[in-house]
Amino acid sequence: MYAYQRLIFPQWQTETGVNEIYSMAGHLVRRLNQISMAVFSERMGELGVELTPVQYAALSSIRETPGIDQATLAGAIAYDKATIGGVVDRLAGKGLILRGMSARDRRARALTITPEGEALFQRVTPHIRTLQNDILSGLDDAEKTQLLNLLRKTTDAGNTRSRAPLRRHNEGESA
Amino acid sequence: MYAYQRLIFPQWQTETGVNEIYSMAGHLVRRLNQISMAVFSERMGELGVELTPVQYAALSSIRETPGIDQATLAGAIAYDKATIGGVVDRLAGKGLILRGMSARDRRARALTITPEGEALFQRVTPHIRTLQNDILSGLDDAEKTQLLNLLRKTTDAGNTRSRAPLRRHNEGESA
DNA sequence: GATTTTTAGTATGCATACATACTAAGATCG
DNA sequence: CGATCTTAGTATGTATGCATACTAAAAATC
Repeated sequence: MYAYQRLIFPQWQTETGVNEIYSMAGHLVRRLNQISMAVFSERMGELGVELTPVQYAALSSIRETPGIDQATLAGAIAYDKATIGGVVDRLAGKGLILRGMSARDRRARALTITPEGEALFQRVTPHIRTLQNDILSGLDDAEKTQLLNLLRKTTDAGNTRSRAPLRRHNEGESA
Repeated sequence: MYAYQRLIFPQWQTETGVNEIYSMAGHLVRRLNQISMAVFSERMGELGVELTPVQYAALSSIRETPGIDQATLAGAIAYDKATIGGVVDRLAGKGLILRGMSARDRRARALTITPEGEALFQRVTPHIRTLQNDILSGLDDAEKTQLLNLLRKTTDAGNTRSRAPLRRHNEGESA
């Protein structure tokens, strides 16, 4: 049945489906991201926590670098600064972070984590860690490692291609 | 300072950065999806075409299955039906598809591609194909194949975990 | 065949995600 | 030091992406 189609339109037949898009990198990456978001959201729901992936990433970065400004934060977790504005808004609205004023730059906001934010971070982080494994279901440990290595390699190489490249500001700064 | 952290929390130090999130599956997948979207958008921009990844996927699916309804379309490309409503709106607004009435079901819309849609599809498809390769930069051909196989395997396994699972309705239907 | 359940599509609301444009302020340069 | 350039943050607009709720119609059940 598929063999017949393969004779006529080879591009329509892949291992995973009929339409060519099913075998495209873009489609597969989007699907895995979709699964990743669903697993994250589901696990947070089970914990009774309202926290999105970006919000966790931002919280983690603010916690790591107290007083960080929004632009640096955006670069640190590879998001658009316009997007980060809203994320920071919601984190502050939940009382997880504070938006202070920067001493050096009157334009900039100095972000710090609150005790509530720290407590939530401590509480959810173990679950975030174990959840990473569930994202890559159907693979054995060796395959997971392999996939993670390939993802790291290609995201590193393609970093500047994205509209919001990752900027590791503290690289080489600290002693 | 970070060297000190490395001694205590080795998981904080990865090849790509200091923060633990940089090595997490969720983060890496999101980054690659971000790169994928940027490459797609940039290529379409060069062609002077206003078309998003979802819109292309929908167009491709409607073209493949003329008369498809929105719910089946949503399942066929793994999107939420609410999202697809808007996507179909915009495709129809651009004159790329038609939203007819279903003969069998008065609730359902029968979607068909227009000559303009077909022409656009024919024009962009070769570029969409070559663009897939650019998404996975920094990898050699063997690594790209390996990554695609792992992505296929894990998205297959995790399919039902996502909120909008892929449903291949025409599996076994065609001759 | 009437009731119940499911389903197709839409509406609404929230949260990314990013382009563009704008203001205010810091940085640079002549 | 004044003009220019750049940058931090915000505002606005578009497009996902999905939850929830709703209407209308089809399907299933009794």
